[in-house]
Amino acid sequence: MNEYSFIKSKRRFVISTKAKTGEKYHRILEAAVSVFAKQGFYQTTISQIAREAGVADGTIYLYFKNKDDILVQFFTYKAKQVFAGFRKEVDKAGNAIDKLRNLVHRHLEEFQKDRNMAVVYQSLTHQHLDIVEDNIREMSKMYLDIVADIVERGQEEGAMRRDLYLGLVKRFILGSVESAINTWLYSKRKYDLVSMTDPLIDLFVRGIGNYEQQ
Amino acid sequence: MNEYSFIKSKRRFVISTKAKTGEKYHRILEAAVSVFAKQGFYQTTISQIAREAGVADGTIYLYFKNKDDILVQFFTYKAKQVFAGFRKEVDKAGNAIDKLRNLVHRHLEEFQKDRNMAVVYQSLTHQHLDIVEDNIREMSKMYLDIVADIVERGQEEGAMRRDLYLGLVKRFILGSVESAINTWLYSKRKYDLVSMTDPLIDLFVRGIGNYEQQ
Amino acid sequence: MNEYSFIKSKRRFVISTKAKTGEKYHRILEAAVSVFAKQGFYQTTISQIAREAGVADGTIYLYFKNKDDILVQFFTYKAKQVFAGFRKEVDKAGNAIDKLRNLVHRHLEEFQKDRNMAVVYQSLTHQHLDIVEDNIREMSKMYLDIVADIVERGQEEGAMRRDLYLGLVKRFILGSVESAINTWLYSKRKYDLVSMTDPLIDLFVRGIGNYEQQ
Amino acid sequence: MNEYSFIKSKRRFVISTKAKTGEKYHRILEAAVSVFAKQGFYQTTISQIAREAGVADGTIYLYFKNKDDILVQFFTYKAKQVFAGFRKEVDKAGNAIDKLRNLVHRHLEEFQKDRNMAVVYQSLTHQHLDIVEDNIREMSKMYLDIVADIVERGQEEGAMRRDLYLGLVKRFILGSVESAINTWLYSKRKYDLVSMTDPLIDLFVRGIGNYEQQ
DNA sequence: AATGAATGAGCGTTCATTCAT
DNA sequence: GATGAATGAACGCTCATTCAT
Repeated sequence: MNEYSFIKSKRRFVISTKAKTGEKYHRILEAAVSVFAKQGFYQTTISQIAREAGVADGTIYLYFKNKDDILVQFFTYKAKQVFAGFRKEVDKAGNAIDKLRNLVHRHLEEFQKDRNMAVVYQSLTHQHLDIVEDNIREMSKMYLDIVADIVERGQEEGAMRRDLYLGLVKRFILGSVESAINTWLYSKRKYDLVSMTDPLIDLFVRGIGNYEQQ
Repeated sequence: MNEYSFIKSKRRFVISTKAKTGEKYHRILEAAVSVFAKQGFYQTTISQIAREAGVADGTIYLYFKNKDDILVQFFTYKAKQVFAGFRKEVDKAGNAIDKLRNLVHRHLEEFQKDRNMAVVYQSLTHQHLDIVEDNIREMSKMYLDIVADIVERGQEEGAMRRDLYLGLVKRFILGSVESAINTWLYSKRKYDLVSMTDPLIDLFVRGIGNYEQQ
Repeated sequence: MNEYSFIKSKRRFVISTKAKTGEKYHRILEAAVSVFAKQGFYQTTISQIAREAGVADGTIYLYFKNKDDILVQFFTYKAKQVFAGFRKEVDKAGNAIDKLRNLVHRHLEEFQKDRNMAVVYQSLTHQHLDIVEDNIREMSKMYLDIVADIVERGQEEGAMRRDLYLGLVKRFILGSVESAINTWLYSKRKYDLVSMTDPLIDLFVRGIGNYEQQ
Repeated sequence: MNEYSFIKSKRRFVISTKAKTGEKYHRILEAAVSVFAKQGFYQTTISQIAREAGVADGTIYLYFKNKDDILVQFFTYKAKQVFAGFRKEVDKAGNAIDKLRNLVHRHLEEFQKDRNMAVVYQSLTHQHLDIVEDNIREMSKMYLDIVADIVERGQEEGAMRRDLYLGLVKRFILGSVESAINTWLYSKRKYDLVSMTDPLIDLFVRGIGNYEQQ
């Protein structure tokens, strides 16, 4: 359902799809993400978001049910869209290793492209707020499923070991990529995050053990 | 310095080492961590902590400067102590791979032993709160330095590849372990986290690539 | 500068001149002064002021930075304005004695007109609160300077003794007037305070000694 | 009645005369006055008084019913005793003018001798707290009665004008002396307050008018 | 008598949310 | 739709007072 309706004490609000595609809706959402990135969700006030968006406090409630809803919308309309692009990117490659490389590459690329989104996403996925738990779980599952598909295919191709605990491997890969993103987000010198793709893939595939020389 | 003193407008508090070793200090700290784990720092009220600890609201201020200080103490006295034990565990092993195994083993063991601590630690290390940023940075560095030492030693031993980007490897290992911990923390079925040690080490060392069979 | 701005942790307030001339600003200020007069500054709660003003507690913070600021505004915008009128009144008279009479007359008149202001002013000028010390010092100096000018002129006119310790005389006159005001404020029967003008001037000028009859 | 008893929830306290003459009672009272002088009654905490007195917080409640009672005791036992000495001093002089001089001299002397007492007395007599209103009224009356007696005697002696409004004259004299005291209390340079006696008497008796030269 | 840890009522202040304009 | 002044519930924190030791 692309419609979002609810009852409040006296009125019936219907925040329509049309509203969501409006210019102000996006301005407020971007403003919110920008302030959340700087200060965190709970330290951010509606007034700050309004000021950053250049609208009045009350205007925000024409586009969002409440403060929590801004976060929900962030995951529902912004982050989810980014994650939806991952599957397509993976499909472009012909073998498992390349698919994994494409996934990681796109992941790093998108997060580098929108730093505010990256900060908020990384921060909130570790806070386990009831508000957005479902959204995050869904997106996380989407990602892990992609990885699982890739690894299974890699095993069929003979490019990946068959004695892997798939549940662990999925998290291992996601955790490593997120760790690389976090390092980049909070490092002083702003290097190119996307260039981490190959070194990461190399670690995933070959590990740190020295087998070649034996 | 093992003493923690500060000025309040009208009073000079010295929350002594003695107070910190007192029964109530620990009772409040455990209660706080327990509630933080359930609700997060900002959604937790002093009253909730007091109720959980079985003391009056005001009593908390006999042991902690303010709400923020509870978090600071958590990192300064509780989490840091856990991390301090890691180095000792690493020293017990004779070679790099075993050292890495000991580190991961102890890490998983400690976090499994104290679930509340684990939740709060994992949550807060990703929130970048000014309050505890220094503490977290210090503990993180402590951990990453241990890993770096292990990897360098592993390279000298010939057990680990020499063509590794050390900065990335450190984060890669920490990120993977933390990812495994998070998975465990929020999975429905409570399996044994410590048993993840060997599979993780195996992934680190051998990677997911299928080289042996070629 | 007629603007009053300050920083709050998250917001920048500018309580503008416009806000100060607004109806609610004055309503709250009057309510506050009224409650301060009855109970004193420290025994007065924000809730009491809000109730007296017929607004919500939070509304007060739209017009005043904090509780202290209400007091500061009282001195800066209310009391100071009263004192500023004194100089004009003094200028209307042609000789020193009449100037003194005009000063005392206006003083008693203003304080009789606004009893709450009088109580708060008389009470706070003797408490030496850091918050308003500067304001009070300034107003007091304004008053004492007027008296000093009058006395010096009186000496030139030959109407006042030349062997006077000016520093003492200024305080002597101010102290006497304030004493008369206090007596009136707390006497059971409400007589006309302004009618005390001539008896006071008579005491200042002729003293209590019986020289004429000698 | 020199006994002071009351009921509290569970116990009957009797703070006896003996306790009042004890060393600790005075130490606490002096400490309290010292802190009140620096910070004012409402900004002073029991802890501060206890620390200044070198006793535990709870000890204060062995000698005083509550915080308010410290103020009551200050007026009942300390200030009143000072004022009681005034009458004796006045009696030593043979004529009205000298009696007035003795009164003012002793007043300035006592207040100069104990600056903390002076600050607290001057501050609290203008605050009209319910707690001590009766005490202050009584002391004030004692003082004003002395002045009234002196002036009446002066009129009989022919040394003072007969056309005086006695009620005003009393306040005029008290107000002037208190004004001189306040000036001294808050002036930067610490001159000799007692030396103000003769100039003050001169102002009272002869006024500021220039009659001699006419 | 003396202590000081513990209490909890009470206050100042913030800020998400509403609604008259 | 847009505004922003107004609201009041909720929170962190203080401190006078108690009471077990």
